[in-house]
Amino acid sequence: MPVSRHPPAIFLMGPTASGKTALAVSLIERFPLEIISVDSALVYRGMDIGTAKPDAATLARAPHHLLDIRDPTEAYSAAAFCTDARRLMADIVARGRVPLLVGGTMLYFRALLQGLDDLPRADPALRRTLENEAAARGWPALHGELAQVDPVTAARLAPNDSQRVGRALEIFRLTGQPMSALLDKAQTALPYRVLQLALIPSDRAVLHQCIAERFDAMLAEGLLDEVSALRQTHALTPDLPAMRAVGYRQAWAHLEGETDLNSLREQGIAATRQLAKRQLTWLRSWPDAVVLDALANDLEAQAGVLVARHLQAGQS
RNA sequence: GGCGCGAUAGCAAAGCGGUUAUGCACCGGAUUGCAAAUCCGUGUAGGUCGGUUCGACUCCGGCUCGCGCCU
Repeated sequence: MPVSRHPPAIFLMGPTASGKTALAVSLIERFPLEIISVDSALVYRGMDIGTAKPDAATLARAPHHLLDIRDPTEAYSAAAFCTDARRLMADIVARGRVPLLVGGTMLYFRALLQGLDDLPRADPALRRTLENEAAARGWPALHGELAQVDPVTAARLAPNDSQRVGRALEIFRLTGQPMSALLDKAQTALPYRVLQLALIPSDRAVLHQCIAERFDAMLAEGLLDEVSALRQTHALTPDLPAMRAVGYRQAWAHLEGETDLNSLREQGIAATRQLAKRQLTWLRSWPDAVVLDALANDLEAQAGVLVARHLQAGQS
């Protein structure tokens, strides 16, 4: 066995509504762990119902880092997450504990694990400029422009992939260099021995059922009230990352009178299913994932064995 | 009982006598500072029975079902 000097850490990854929080709570009560949330929506203050944020009682038992750290008018990012998470992980280790990273934002997990290249940060003003250009000329035209300055990146991007075409152009205009020339320069892999658990329901139909039930529960708990309250207290627009989150986008459309209640429900559930499918796509090809069936009766015991073994491995 | 209209993929909805409708959903995939985002890909379906035709989802008729009107 190759002995690693790195401290241990645990990832608990899984699609939405698969039971990650419950499993994390059970683990934290048996091992010296501290939870870091890996979720691009849970970072927002005031967005509780629609994000299925753990409630106060749960948080009292199992505190989560990286909850409620942004205003819904602000943007968060994979890079900001990496910075925050690495700092928190070091703090946790310094306290003699082990970081347990729990969530479903797979890009954040990957960025944390592999590191990000040294690229310029997002530039809101430039993004607005690019948006305006795209509104006038269409994204394929900007993709054509990208092909002139960065043919390598343009070749791997679809002409309509607004976000990536925009980002690649942003990088070029900021640095004068093509994004493709800046990759694989300075990635630093995470200096931890990581047990990577993937919590995946063995039956998609059951997951879909859980998603539908949970969305209905969110509506019953007042998702619409939550969103309209946020709209009153914040200068929100529908293109903000927070308001594009699953459930919030559909609630927004309904509050604008664009959809009836039944459409809101159907669209919200469908959007959640699609989110879960994308998360599963990440997980299916995740290199070192240890897959746990979210529907297994002895799930907590299985996870406990793996965690115990992983923590012990570093001792000797 | 009579007349009219309709019956198309999981749902919605078109054109067309012989070449992919399309939208949504589902499913698969991509994924480097917005990622719960953004994007890409996959559909021979035409109520049923018979007829016309080289060829019918498309034309004709019977039947069934639905909707409306009439008695």
